[in-house]
Amino acid sequence: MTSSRPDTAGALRSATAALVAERGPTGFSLREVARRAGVSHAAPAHHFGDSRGLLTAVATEGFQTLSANFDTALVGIEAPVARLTAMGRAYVRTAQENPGHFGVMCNDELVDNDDPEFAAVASAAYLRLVDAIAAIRDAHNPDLDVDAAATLTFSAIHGLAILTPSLGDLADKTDTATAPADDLVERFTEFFMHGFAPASERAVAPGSTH
Amino acid sequence: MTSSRPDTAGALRSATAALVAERGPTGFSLREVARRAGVSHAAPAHHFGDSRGLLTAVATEGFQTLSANFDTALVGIEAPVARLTAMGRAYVRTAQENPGHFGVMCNDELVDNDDPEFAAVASAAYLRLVDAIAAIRDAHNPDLDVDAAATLTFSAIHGLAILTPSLGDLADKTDTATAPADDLVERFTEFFMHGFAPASERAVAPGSTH
DNA sequence: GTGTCAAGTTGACAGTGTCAAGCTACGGAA
DNA sequence: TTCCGTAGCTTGACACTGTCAACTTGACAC
Repeated sequence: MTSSRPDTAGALRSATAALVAERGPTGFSLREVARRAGVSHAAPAHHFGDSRGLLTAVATEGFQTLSANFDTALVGIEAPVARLTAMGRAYVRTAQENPGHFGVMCNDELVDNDDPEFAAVASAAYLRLVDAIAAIRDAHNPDLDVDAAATLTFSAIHGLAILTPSLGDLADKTDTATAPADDLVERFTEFFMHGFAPASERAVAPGSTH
Repeated sequence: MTSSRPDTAGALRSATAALVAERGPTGFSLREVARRAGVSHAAPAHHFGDSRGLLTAVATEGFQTLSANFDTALVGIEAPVARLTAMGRAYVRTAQENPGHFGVMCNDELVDNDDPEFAAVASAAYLRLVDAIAAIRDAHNPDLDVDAAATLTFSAIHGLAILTPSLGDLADKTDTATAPADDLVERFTEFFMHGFAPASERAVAPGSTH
């Protein structure tokens, strides 16, 4: 009988994701979300406290699907470098497929970073990146500074996910080229690996990443 | 007598930067800006059309100071790698010193990317990055894909500038370490260079970046 | 029955962006 | 001088927003 129950909270979450995907975080409005979910304008506040609470719930959902996509992307892949590449691809793919969630997920303005459930899933996702890089350290370069490398990869991949629309514009206006985000992930990991691996192993990277 | 003229537009721009620095882009409000500038609530619209127009003007100002900071950071520095590092440092320093401008500059939501003046200064700033990387190609690795490398460095440095607050939180919650943004710029360029340089020249990087 | 509690509604409030209209001062043109 | 236009800004209105307090409704426990 769970399907006959209205699940207002869930309806509000998905209406929010749809609205953010459609109009961006700026175009989001509690009342419009309530309208789309077919409830009164104060219903969201009842479930989520305030608008930040609702957006935090959506961001939490986004990190959960990101982690799930990491899982499926990594099955059967053993080589540490290949695993990092797979995670990068999963990240940009998730961003592309869930624009409503991603528009909110890494936005300090909109989300309550201290919400315990949100903090848990966000940390979990970040730790998987750290683990992937620790594996690269173990396999290729014992001197690798894992924390700094994780910061770099996260900054780069998230910057890429965020800037993708702007980069197209910028490339047009400056007569430079830009590849699809998916290809860029490959390029990024290649660049990363030439740097992450010690001199003796650097010849490994180019072929083994695919 | 230009100093006796009120310069309402300028007052509105700096009130906007101050307000965004204080409350973030979300806390920004046209009427509050007007209040702080001591003009009526509709004055901003008269000068900038709508709220997006005002934010675009502030973003334009931000890119101008960024370019100016690139200029001063690069005087007397010749080595291509050192120049890239200097630009990275100038970028994060500008972001830290002008939070109000940076909160708006790379935000598609808030800014009109088609505004000609904005497009010009944003493209100019990006082209300087591309030039810096082209110089690295010329000096170290003729096969370097300049466009992809520029995308990577821009994504990483901008991601870093954006994520800096979140990264601190994340590091605390996951028991990982995070260095100050300034130090991370150094780390980033070291990582970059190990990758950017061809195998025969890779020994060059570590010492020559400082 | 009575009580309690979650879920949701209704109505109000101050605050918001934007638009149309008006006001004021000033710089030519007649 | 008078007239006209225009830049710069104000005033007032409109629909919309987030949030709060008060209310209703229904289900379950005792």
